[in-house]
Amino acid sequence: MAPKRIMPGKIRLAEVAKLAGVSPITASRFFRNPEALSAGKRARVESAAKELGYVPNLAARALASQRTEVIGVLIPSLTNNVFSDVLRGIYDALDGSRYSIQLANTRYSILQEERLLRLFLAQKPAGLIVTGINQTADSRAIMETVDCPIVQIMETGPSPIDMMIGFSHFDAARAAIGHLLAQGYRRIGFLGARMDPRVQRRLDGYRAAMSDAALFDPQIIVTTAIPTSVTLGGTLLADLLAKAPDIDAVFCVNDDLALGALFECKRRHMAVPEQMAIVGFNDLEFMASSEPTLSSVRTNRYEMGRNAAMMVIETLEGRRPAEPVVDLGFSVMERQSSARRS
Amino acid sequence: MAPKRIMPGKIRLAEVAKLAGVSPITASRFFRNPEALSAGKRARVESAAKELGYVPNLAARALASQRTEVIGVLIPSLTNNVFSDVLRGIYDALDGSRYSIQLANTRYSILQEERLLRLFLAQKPAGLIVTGINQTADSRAIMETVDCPIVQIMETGPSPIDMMIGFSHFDAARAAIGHLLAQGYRRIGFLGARMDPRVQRRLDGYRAAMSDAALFDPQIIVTTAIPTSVTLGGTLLADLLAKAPDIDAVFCVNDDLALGALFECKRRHMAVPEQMAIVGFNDLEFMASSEPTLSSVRTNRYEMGRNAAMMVIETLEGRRPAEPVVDLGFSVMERQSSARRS
DNA sequence: CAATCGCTTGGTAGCGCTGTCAATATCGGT
DNA sequence: ACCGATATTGACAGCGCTACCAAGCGATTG
Repeated sequence: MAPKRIMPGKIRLAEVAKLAGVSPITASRFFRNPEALSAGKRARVESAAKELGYVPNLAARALASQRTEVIGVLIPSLTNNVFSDVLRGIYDALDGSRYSIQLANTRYSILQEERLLRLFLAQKPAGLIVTGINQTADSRAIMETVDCPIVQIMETGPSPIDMMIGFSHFDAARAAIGHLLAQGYRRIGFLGARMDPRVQRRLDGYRAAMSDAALFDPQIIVTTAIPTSVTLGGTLLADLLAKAPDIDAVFCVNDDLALGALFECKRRHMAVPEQMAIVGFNDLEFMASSEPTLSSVRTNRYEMGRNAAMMVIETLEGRRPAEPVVDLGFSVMERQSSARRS
Repeated sequence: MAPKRIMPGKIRLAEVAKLAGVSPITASRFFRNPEALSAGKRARVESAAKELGYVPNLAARALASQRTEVIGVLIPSLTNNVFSDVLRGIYDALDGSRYSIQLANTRYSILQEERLLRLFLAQKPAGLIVTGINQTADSRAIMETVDCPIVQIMETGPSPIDMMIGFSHFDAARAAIGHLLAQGYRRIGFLGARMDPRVQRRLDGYRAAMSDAALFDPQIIVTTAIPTSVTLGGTLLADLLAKAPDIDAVFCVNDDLALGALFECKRRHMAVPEQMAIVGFNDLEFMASSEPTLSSVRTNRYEMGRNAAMMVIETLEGRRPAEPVVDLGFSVMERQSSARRS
């Protein structure tokens, strides 16, 4: 006779069911689909559960039902402010719901992303949120066969794996350059760091806008694979000025670089925007309160995260969003740092 | 006869065991305690697992073993840069280990924290990382009875629940004020936002230092419950200057406020540090590259997260850290914004 | 040579919940 | 009053893994 591992004082679904005078399976249904119960039993199970302080065992539920209530989230960076806003949106959307989040950091590597994806899928997540549209062919193939809602976030593009929410980095960058051109700037430099796929598309947008205006000059593009920082913004601007002292504006692929560029201008006693216009990207909070205030491209990061999570939940609950691809757009925030040339 | 829910093509531990020619329980041991197997069987199970691409089912494991390999992390904010550094440290430490993270946001509410704590503990986490030393009495009582490693992070204090890693916010603030006093500043204002317990302790440190120098004046303290931001730094400094135009320095409880204060000074054409010294707190990356560079108190956030996670892991693996309370200290970074008065 | 010891290994029986279907209760329509 | 349809409820087994104990086995010992 093998031993019974007794858990004394442990409240299981069976205890709740007994107190409520129903079968365990009926009690189970109360937690997953209360509408299926008659009002009387529902109330009885509810009060029994509360009286006993019952908390479902998620491991048992996952094992029995062959699925979890975990939404996997793959993002490339935990440091970047952009992603902390997205994450906040995701967490807010899931707050109070039955779902929880499993977060993993791809560190901007699609191979790492593929590895993490396999890891996640082995545990049968309820849904998946992945960053961007550049996955390995294998990653894509895996995700296409998997039976759970998947949302690609941060950008839009053709052929979504399932759902998609973001905006066009190409259009956003082109619009930012359009603004500078409209303000009369002509020698507009480009400052880029990290150069992940979305930053590349911003560079493409810059190139398109400058070419259209017959102002494109590869000499005034400065990029690096180094992760972004405010300090780097200063360094890159210094590099650019060394190569091309005649530039009258810079487009920075993010706000950290823009802030660094602003400080570099101050160190050089270059007036912003009179001698140098600056436009950033993302519109972090500080851009509106710097001196001078800094122009930027506002992106809806919190909403992106929030909507992505909501799209997953709605799909899981059978209310699949009418539109699987959502473009949240952007807006060019025109501030002092790129005001019309005197 | 009830139906068998067959999972075709599913690789379970039993399949691995069969291919390896051992019993399932032996195969199980391979994954949890390889040393307990003879070299021959170990190799056989290993190759069988690899050949079949076996991935353990964590739900089944959790159900059978009555514990999970999840470390719960409770932090008050996802937005704050401080916590993203801590999180990065935690994730880095756990990368490659068997443990994963369950993150929850208390939104600076200890009641919310208590709720989340109960939620976590119901799922029997392997360990717990909680922020700060201010928990509800109930939270504390719960954690003291729970049988898993717990690390309190962000600050040190008396009577740890289990382990603790952080530094003294009181001492750090006092040191910052000491630096300003040493540089010859006398009317040192205080700018505080959010006013969570750790910010309160910085205020206490400020008060102690100013009182010791017989310079304490409650009129030059400006605080608000509003969450911090760069914009708010400007607003608070404006408030302070309206009340006390004669201040010659400000200590800001974080770097966002300090940056906002710097911009406000620029808007008012007040020279920093000649007319107004500024010291921040945390030493975020941009502090060293602003113009002028901004003094701050460096805190070891990444290390805090990383060590906290390592302390949990080591305890779980039976190598309990010799010292359960770790003070990571701080250092006052003296930069241009608080250089000696002319 | 028998008794003992430590190391490996295996058998058995759940862990707590839910999928599947069958059984029963309820109800409107003719 | 009868029939089929719909709403509730329950019985049973099993999801994949591991805790617990016992058994096998060679080595050691007096």
